[in-house]
Amino acid sequence: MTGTKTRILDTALDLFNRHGERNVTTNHIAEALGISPGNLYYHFRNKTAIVAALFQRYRQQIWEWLPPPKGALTWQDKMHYLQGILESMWQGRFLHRDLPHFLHQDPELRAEYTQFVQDGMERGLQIYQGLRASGLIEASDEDLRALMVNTWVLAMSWPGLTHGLNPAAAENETLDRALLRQGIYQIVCLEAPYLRGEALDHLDAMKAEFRVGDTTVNLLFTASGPHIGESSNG
Amino acid sequence: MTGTKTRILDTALDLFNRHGERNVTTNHIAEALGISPGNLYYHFRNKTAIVAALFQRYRQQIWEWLPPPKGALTWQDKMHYLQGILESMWQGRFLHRDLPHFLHQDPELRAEYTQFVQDGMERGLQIYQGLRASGLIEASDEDLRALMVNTWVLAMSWPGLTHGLNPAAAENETLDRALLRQGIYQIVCLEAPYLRGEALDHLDAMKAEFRVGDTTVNLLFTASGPHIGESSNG
DNA sequence: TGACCTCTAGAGTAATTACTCTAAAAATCC
DNA sequence: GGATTTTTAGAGTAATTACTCTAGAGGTCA
Repeated sequence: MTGTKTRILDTALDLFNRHGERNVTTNHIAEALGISPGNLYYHFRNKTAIVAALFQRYRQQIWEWLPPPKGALTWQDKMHYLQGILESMWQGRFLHRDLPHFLHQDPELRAEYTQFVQDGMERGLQIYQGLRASGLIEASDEDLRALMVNTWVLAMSWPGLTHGLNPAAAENETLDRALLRQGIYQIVCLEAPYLRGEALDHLDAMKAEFRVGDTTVNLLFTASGPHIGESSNG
Repeated sequence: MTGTKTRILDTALDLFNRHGERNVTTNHIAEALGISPGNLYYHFRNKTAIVAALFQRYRQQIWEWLPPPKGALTWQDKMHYLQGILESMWQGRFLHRDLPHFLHQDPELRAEYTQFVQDGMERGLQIYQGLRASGLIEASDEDLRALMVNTWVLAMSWPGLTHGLNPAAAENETLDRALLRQGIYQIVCLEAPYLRGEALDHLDAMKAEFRVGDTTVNLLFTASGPHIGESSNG
């Protein structure tokens, strides 16, 4: 039996991701766990502490997916990175939507978050540079930096955006995964112009793997194909 | 003297952008205006109605910046579009951060927002296609579509993200404008690989115009320059 | 058994906040 | 100028919600 503290974080993360942190009260979390509010507050001083703990967890998870590159990087390494990071960002998707509110009020947390963003982007840049050294990418330093920023922003924003438009995804595992897949696809497209050599050879396959053609899924665009959404009442 | 309804929206927008919708109560808005809460609720049924009205306003503003392309498009047209849209998105920056919460609760508003995103992206795609027809851009249909999605996501997310990391921007006009400028820069870099002809000739100038070199500004990266952060453990 | 510590229950509270209600002022109309 | 409608004030309320407090259960070690 895992510790109560861990279980609180687990269910809090789940509820936050599904309904948004703002709609989830500490009493909800306790109730979902079958524990008392008092017990919850025994483990966490306040709601912010829960969010902060979830952020720490999230950061560590991302960090494990961004080891400093050692030796020559392959295209497979890159895809490995990409999937791992997106997966982690997906799991912590509520954070990028609701964390700003806490950053606003908690300078310490904000400092940590800023550091996290800077470190992550620095580490990501190293990976891109490694790929360039391996001849898989061709870009100037400035272009690489801009690419890194765009990749980061896209990766961070994608989950929150798509879930805002598609709340049904919270209850629909298939839709949820489709959204994640399209996020990866978008990042692949972002990098595409800079790819060279072996990476370029794999590009079409990568696109095909992550392209979402499912017309039942209404993502950002109206479903591809001739049918543009009929009226759909909610 | 402008109507009370309009003034409510104006100050609400200002306060929302500065402090985040969540931290701004209806009483705050009334107080900032020097009117009574009762008066505010005479004009707007509830807080959601205010947000919804701000969204309508925002949508119209964006829409005015995205006229359907007629005839051949020039690179100047494109930059005109870009600046106008980013400016509008900047003015409604709180929306992209706080709207999801209301979308979650108000299916009608969500339908409108979804429609807005789809229409906007469709219209944007037409513009890109116009640029392609003018020989300023070279890309496949699929690439163009992916580019459009990435542009949209970036444009929508940029204000919220950078303000989350840099809350000081709310009180600092200079910093605020610098963040907006860098947002435009990032989008220019996003499009850069697809540019051709005259657009390509202007690329360097565009980058130079919007590049933010101010080292006093701490945006996403650590300040540009040779000093890259030492090792920092998490 | 008893002392001690960790963990839990659950009723309760203080503060916030979106929103209401009544009455009166201001504008408009005839 | 009186009647009617629109707009405003401002005190007040109901509901939410983060968080507290006390008491006690359960485990461990002597």
